[in-house]
Amino acid sequence: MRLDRSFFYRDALTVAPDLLGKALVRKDKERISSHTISEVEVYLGIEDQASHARFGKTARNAVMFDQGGLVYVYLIYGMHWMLNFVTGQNDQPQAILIRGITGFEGPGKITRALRIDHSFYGENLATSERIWVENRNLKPEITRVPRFGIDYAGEPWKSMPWRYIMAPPPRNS
DNA sequence: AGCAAGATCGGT
DNA sequence: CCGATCTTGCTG
Repeated sequence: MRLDRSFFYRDALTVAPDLLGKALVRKDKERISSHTISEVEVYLGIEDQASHARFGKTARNAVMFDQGGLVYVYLIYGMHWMLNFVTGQNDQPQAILIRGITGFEGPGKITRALRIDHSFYGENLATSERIWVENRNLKPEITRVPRFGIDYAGEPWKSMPWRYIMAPPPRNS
């Protein structure tokens, strides 16, 4: 069943591992697709020098300062839409980048495959008719590693283990 | 007003 | 390794 908004009210570092194994559901003209979330990355607060919130509240990142449960999308390199979920409380800018779902490894590939663009900015995951997250009762093994492609942030931010990866499925032997 | 850089991807 | 492609936030 669909996750309600309170799931996203919690701190991003709590929500991120909890998102792994859940299903990202997209409904597009009566066609529904569902993919397991396999990799996410946390952007936490105004101090995080890797986060868009580091410049304070701007037109682009405003939704990050809202309560959890909303979608934050933005365009990178002029061509790829990045899908994020806002978490935490009001005026506590946090976002979780969806980096991988089963079948599509990479944030740009996800939005291209699911046809997600700027029109999803601010979409409410608890009430939307076209995107939401469902519980799948999986308890995946989780690995934490540093975030990818944010060397510009410097220490300690570029070393924080805020990238959460679902461990590869157990092998039969 | 102008500019450099970017939470990326795909092809050489 | 490099180019695509354009928004953003900073500088002047």
